[in-house]
Amino acid sequence: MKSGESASKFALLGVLSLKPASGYDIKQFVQGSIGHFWSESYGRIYPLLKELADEGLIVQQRGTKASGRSERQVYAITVAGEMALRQWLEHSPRNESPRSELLLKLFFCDHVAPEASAQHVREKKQLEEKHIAIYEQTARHIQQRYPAHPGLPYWLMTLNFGRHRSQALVAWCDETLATLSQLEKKQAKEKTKAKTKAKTKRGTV
Amino acid sequence: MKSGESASKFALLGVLSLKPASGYDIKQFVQGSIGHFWSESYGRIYPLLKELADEGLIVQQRGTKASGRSERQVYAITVAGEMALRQWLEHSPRNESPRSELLLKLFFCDHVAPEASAQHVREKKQLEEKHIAIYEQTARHIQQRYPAHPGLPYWLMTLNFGRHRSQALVAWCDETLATLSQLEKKQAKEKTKAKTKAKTKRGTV
DNA sequence: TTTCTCATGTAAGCAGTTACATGATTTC
DNA sequence: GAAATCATGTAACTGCTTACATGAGAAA
Repeated sequence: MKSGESASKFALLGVLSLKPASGYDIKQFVQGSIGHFWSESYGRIYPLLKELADEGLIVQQRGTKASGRSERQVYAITVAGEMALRQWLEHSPRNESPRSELLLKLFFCDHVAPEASAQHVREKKQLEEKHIAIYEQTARHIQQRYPAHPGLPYWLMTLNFGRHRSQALVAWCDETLATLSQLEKKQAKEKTKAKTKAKTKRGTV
Repeated sequence: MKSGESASKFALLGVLSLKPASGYDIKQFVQGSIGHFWSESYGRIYPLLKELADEGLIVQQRGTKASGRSERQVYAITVAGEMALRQWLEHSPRNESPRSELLLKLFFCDHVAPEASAQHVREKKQLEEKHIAIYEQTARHIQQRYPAHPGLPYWLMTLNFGRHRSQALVAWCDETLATLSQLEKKQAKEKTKAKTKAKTKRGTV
């Protein structure tokens, strides 16, 4: 598998490198453990699992009807799969294309009242504060549950990334809200002035 | 136009709300002015311009052969377009799906030497530092060039967003690099220990 | 004269989400 | 018996990038 290929494949490979899992399990894991910086949908997971199996990077385990429910298709990583994963891990990550709808709206927002933008920023702040709480909670949780796991320091790094980022964004939100309310005041004043002027004019005519 | 539609359309509309432009101009503007949080490709721009024109949100200006080069198709926003833009601006922005290849690699990196990950983090740090320099430079530049433009405060907000974010990420990089080098030392020690043990064993046999 | 920038567009294809179809088992 | 959860998969669609085709004028 070429390292230029979609990161999704390697994400699945990474999850399977921890322990064998089904498509369903993978989805759960991604949502629960790396959900703050990654996502996968069933629509991709199941086809990709087949491709990975065709390439010999994972194998389907047999006899895994598990809890007696509908057939669970459990996959495990192969030695070839581990090699491919390691190779990919060593390559420099592609830089993500930056697309923020919030900033786009903010950039063009002199077409609307500052209050509308302020609302967006307040929502953003709330969201980031919620994220911070989740990061801290998760960090505490995994430190308790996996105190000796070799992966723990790396998991904490990703959480710390989120914490730093969210804290910075909260600070930005505060600054931005202050600026926006100043702008609003200024605009209100100008409006009043304009009205007064108009009145005076009418009065004198 | 429904507000649920792709933000790309509104991005074009936003650019055209500043002044009439061709597809080529739009691309230049996006790269130069909002490139730190948005991107558009020709492959989207030209078809979208046609769609916007069909919807009556923009109109093609005639007689714009401009510099005598090949035909420039210059578009201008209509009143309907301005209304659609305003409506979109007031809607809460959709939250972006978080996908960071760097964090994905970091999360699974106990499969490789810490040095490989450290390299990724160092590159990230360099990139963010470069961004900070660009943000500051751009901020100074537009304050000088457009001191009275009504959009200026908002443009500065988006730059400030980038600054906060990048600074936080640089701080995270430093912390992470420190942790990684500690991990490396620890691993090296364990290796040495294992080797000494092996030697002793061999010596005694 | 060759190369660079300006300029517009199309086609192919990948990546990814969402909706849908199906059905079993568990829980209320 | 209804609803929630477990579980796998497909199809359609959207969004977006990349590569390609074309051609003019400017600069080297």
